[in-house]
Amino acid sequence: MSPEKSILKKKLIENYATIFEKELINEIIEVGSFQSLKSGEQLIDIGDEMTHIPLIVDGVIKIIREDENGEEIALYFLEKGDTCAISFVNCINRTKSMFRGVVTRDTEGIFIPVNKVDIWLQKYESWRRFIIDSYHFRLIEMVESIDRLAFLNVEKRLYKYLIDKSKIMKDKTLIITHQEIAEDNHTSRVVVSRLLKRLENDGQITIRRNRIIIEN
DNA sequence: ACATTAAGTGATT
DNA sequence: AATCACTTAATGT
Repeated sequence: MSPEKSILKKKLIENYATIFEKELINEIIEVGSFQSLKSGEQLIDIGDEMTHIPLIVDGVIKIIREDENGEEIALYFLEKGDTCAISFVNCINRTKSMFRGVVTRDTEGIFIPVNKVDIWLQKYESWRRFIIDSYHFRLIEMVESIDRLAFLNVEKRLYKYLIDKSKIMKDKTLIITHQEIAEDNHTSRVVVSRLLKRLENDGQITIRRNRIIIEN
């Protein structure tokens, strides 16, 4: 057995022996390849063709989406024990990657050629479970990201609302309750309280009972 | 001092 | 982000 294969075997057994059956482990050793990646390296870029699926043994990979302006948003992170099931769908459809993957911390991974990924789905229960779980987990993480983004937008909206209100009232001090602000902005009092707290921590406003003071 | 209402928090979905 | 279930703080009587 080549040195590369034996390290692959070692890493695989260390990390996946409990979740994959013996035959699958053997197949992975056969077709997989072990790779170390340095922090900062780019694993895959948007538009690249996917050829392999990574099983992360150690380290962190950040999955990023980019908009027209080159603004990046982190969708989720792949860590030890993770794989990228989303990229797996890309593989089956022979489509290009929608994401960019950047190594955030030195990473070790086992790379599986995409054609096997599909075959194993039917062949191994543990593999199917692994992929489905991974998919599920990724989805949850992404929903959380969406929530976070939506949250930020509401914070901006809220600040604008306060500024506008202040202009209309010609007063830096607004006599208003969180409840009323919530109603105006179609959200809940609790959310308003939390966002206002953040604005206050940023020094943009001061909160008093029944009043909000806009700072400069 | 006590009740009422506003605001803050942590956990959950 | 919304909701729940409390807790804590401010105010009125």
